[in-house]
Amino acid sequence: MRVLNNYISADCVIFGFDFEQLNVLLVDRTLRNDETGEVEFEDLTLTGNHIYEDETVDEAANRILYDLTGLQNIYLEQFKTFAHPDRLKKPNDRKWLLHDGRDPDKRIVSIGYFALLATQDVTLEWKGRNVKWVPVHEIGELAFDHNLILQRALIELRNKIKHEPIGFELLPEKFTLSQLQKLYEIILDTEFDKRNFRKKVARMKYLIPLDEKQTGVAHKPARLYMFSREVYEKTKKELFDFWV
Amino acid sequence: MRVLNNYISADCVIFGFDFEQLNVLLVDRTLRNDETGEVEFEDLTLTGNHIYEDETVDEAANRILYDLTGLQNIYLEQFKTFAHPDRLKKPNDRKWLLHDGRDPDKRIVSIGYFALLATQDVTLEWKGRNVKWVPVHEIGELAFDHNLILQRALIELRNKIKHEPIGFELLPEKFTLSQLQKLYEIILDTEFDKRNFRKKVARMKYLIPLDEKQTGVAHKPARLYMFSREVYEKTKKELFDFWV
DNA sequence: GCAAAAGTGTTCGGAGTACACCCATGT
DNA sequence: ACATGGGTGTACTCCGAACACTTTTGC
Repeated sequence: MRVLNNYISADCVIFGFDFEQLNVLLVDRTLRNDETGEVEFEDLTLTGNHIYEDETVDEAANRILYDLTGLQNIYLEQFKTFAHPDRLKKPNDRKWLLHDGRDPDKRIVSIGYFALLATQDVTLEWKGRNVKWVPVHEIGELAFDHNLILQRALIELRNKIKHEPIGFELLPEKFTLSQLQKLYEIILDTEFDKRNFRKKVARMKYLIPLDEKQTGVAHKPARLYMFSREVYEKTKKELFDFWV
Repeated sequence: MRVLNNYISADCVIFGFDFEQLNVLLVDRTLRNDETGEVEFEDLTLTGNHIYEDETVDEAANRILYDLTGLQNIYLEQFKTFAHPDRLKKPNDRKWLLHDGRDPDKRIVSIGYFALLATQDVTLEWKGRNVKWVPVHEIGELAFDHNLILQRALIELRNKIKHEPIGFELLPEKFTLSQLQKLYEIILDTEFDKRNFRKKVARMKYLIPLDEKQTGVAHKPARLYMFSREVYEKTKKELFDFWV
């Protein structure tokens, strides 16, 4: 029997790249007065949820992701746990917890995950609450300690993407080299020279050129590429790095 | 008022380098029968402890470290949280928890930290329980899920030490280049050419040569060096990496 | 034909790699 | 004097950085 464990939760920072910006999936949090129905406040949160008693935290994080996006086998990584005694103590957070039937004085441990996907792989639809993509640079004050969680997730993403081939998780299966370059430029907040970038990725054997081109673009269509994890695992020694 | 929070704990993988081996500080766990006093079993655990209600997890991890080593301001990093429902379910673990007055069916979230220090900076002495350094390659089966925690800590350490200047935390304040080289060789399980290694570190401005030499060694005494975090922060752009 | 992004090569300096011998100290 | 680890230089290759023009498509 599945019973909620009410002192652990998993929070997911879901990153999505749309070839223009790095976005985060945020959920609307609106507190309405029970009697009058008036909106007391409205803001945004990361996606998170409780964990069932017989469930691992990884399973819970995947469940959250699946509920929101309908996708499975998404790249998901635990990056840090948040358990500061005051993390849910802002006035609005206390109100929200009380309204939700939870004790706002009880410490809740939140295990932080980040997920990577291409925004176009997702069709947003969710029962009841609004969900939307927000570019990371346009995110204001979030509920709970979610600004802190997001900030740490970004640091982890930036560190990891320099040394491990996780950038591909933010692109569709087939992508162009310019899209790949833009992805790294946006996440690492830098610019690369196109020729040097291409010379560099040409050395990565696990980046497979396809006999296929872009269609429907008003310029010379670009060749499409795929990432081969299989080849990557075999040639790992040839290091992966995107230093700035 | 400090009250124990009985469902969160912090576990510390305390790494210590002695110029020969990478060691981990382990604590003896002996369960004695309450009536006969007979030893029911004896094994080893990582160092861990509960968290007080008004304490952050970082504070708890530092407290654990201080209790064991008497040292403060030690490098300490949260690296992963362990919360698998079955993580404390081995027969000996259940016995131990019961004997300790805890409910072995309750899930305990353990937040994993690793600490880095030079073994010679520590004098081991602890009230009641035996504590000892064990080389990582000689560690057998540990209590709870501590082999898993150790394994993950090692992976994190190996990854991080390639890109960030944390190796110095495992050495005394003043060290020789050969000691530094040996440290990286042992942790990354590789070998470096002495001349090439020295050329590489010569480029790192934050590695300060001192006008001071080793004494009491039966060979040409080596020059001592210090790591300057101040210089490092200023010259961060010049990258730090120890790829294998 | 024009706008828009794709695609391509060369030069230079600096870093990685491979490799062997003399030096300063304690015993 | 000898054992022990400290300390140094050169040649070659490969990578990173800087830099400008032609090509292919849709409209």
